[in-house]
Amino acid sequence: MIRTRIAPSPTGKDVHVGSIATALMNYAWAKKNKGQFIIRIEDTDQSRLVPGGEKKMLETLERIGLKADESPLVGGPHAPYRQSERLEIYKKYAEELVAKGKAYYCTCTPDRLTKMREEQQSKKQIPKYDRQCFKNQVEIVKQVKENNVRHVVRLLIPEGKVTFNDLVRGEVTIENQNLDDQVLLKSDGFPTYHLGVVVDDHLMEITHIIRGEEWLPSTPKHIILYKAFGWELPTYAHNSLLRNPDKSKLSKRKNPVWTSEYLEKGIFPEALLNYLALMGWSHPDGKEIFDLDEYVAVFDVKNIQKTAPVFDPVKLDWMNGEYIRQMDDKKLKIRIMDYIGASYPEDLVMKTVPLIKERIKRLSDYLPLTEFIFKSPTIYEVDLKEKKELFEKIVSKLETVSVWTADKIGEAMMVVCEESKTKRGEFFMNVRVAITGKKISPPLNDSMEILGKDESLKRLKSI
RNA sequence: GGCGCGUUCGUCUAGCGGCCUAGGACGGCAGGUUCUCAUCCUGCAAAUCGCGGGUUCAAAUCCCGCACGCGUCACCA
Repeated sequence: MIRTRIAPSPTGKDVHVGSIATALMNYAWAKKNKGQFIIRIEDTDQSRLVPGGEKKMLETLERIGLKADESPLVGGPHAPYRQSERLEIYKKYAEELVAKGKAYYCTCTPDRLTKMREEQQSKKQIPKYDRQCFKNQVEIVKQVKENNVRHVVRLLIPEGKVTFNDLVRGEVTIENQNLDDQVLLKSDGFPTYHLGVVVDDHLMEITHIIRGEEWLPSTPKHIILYKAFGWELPTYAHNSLLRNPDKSKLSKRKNPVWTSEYLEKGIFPEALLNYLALMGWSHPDGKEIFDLDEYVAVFDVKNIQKTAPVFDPVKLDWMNGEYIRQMDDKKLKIRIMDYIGASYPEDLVMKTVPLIKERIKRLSDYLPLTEFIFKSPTIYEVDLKEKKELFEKIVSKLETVSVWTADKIGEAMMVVCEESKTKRGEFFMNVRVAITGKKISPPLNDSMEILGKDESLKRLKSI
């Protein structure tokens, strides 16, 4: 049975798009193998907790369509799925390691650690815990047991090296001497990431850990932990991080990074997923547009790219446009209504759909293009004052149009156009601006049909 | 700085020793369709496959070195 997971930390206000990309792979790998996909909240850093962050993250994951089989929301056989609610578990396992001699108590103060590292740095040495407490362990244990001295639990890194086979990177080897005696249990009783992740992944029977490459250097610590406990190792796959155009790690300075920012701009969840799927992976048939089910069917961890991709919002927009054009008009109307809100008349919105479908890339493009449908223009991009005479002719001709449809309107206007000996482009541009206020608009005749005869004539007369 | 990972058109990528005069997509440019914009269609430009050595009859593909980029070295994840 394949089980995968994502383990977001509520230290940001929402899910990072990079996390969605990783979540997508985890989801696909689990589903492809008829396994389970789990969401676990790693809220062990009390100082960096963002209020409301967890709730928002879970909501976004829900909106984006990556449904978890087990999570803090839906529960599951390994509940709780929130690390802050599993504190006794970590404590128990940390104590187990101490008892086994695989970890030790440390009572060093932050001050001493800082000083120690500064000295090491100045001597051009690798900053690493000097094991002072390990050397005095008998005394330290006594202090801890008898006087309940504030302490942490540190992992005792053994000598040797760790080699593991990463599904994306291949064989990776790291010498243990490059590893620090990592703190496992903090003095506030919370576990660090390293302890929490290993204990929970084991307890929750996670088989495949697909995560960002920033974790690659600490994977040996995790493997050492698994071995210290005597647990079976999971399979690792480290995917590359999304980048800014300058190749630095995708950051909010240079790009929107919160997933909901894209959704709020009117990017469809399925388009975002589709785009993200193409970051570091490609469809075996070279297809660009495909849905989640198809992705799940053809995805394979082994085909994940090692190279870090640059996130390109322009291509995302293009892709979203493709989704809009492929969508059924009724469904698109519902999406638009959800986006712009119920204050707009639904039937009117429905009429505009065929007109704007090929013209918008995101839902946020909708209103700027169609607002003239809902209210008269107040600003005109072209000065029409000199054209009063022309408009009078147009109005009197249009008044004779009894069946107010786009083609009849077009025919009538064409007659006036030819009579007035105005160039077509110029003629229609004048009308366009009079009706919509803008030089760029949806098809004119259809727009006038939607507006209705009275409203259209009113606008032409007002020039 | 130590350790680790990476390097094919501007960007996402295909490529797994001969099928590569390196293919596709986005973007760009030019043209067609059109009352605007967009859609759609046609075409063009765009990578000495990071650099330098090897191995081989043959290398983007294998090996070695270098450069550059990124990640990581916390009682943060």
